[in-house]
Amino acid sequence: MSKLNRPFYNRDTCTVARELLGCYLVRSWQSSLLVGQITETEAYIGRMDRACHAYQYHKTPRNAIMFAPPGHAYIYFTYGMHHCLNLVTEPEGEPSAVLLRGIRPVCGLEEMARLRYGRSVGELTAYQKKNFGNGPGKLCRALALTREQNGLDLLGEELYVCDAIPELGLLPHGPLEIKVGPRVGIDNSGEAKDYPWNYSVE
DNA sequence: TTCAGGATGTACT
DNA sequence: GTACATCCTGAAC
Repeated sequence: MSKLNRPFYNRDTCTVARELLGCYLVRSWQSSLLVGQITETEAYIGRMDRACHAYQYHKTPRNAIMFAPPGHAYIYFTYGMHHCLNLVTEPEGEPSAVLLRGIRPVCGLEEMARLRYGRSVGELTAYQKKNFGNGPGKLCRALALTREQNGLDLLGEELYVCDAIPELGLLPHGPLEIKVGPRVGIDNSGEAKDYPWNYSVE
């Protein structure tokens, strides 16, 4: 398998956000492998982005991990019940990250259905299957990600991203038709709400 | 198929 | 005390 390496993350955040689309997010959980294909991402860049938790290099205990070297996981808790997963990008000291907003489940379906709804795949309604991983909170739930996993190194074994996993029959994706748009859910951030830093594929 | 409203904890002012 | 990078349910269309 070809795990994405440190130099991949050590680049412009928007570039990383685009290139993550179609890649495979892998979570090692209780001796199972949970895999989802990334379908939607957003870029957050601290030095210039009011919507970013680390706007203008503002550092707090919560967002400290965004200042770490690229290739780490920034997971935070929001709205009283949900977690969001970000991948830290750009050189150490530049607080920026890519928010993962959507995945398509690929492996470990049964485990993910349990984590998400407490049911087996066969018991899910069509509506539940359709909305399995199309949101940042949902994807964290399906992959059993909480603040406990905040700060994980994406070059480790517990959580990482691959562009292909031949062992599982997952090949590199071909050219993608990438849709670009404004980011979701950040209406109170002045001009930053209009930045077209949301990327998605079908 | 879309929509409004409620649930809920943490970080930060 | 307030704001928040959200999700689910149930009711109406």
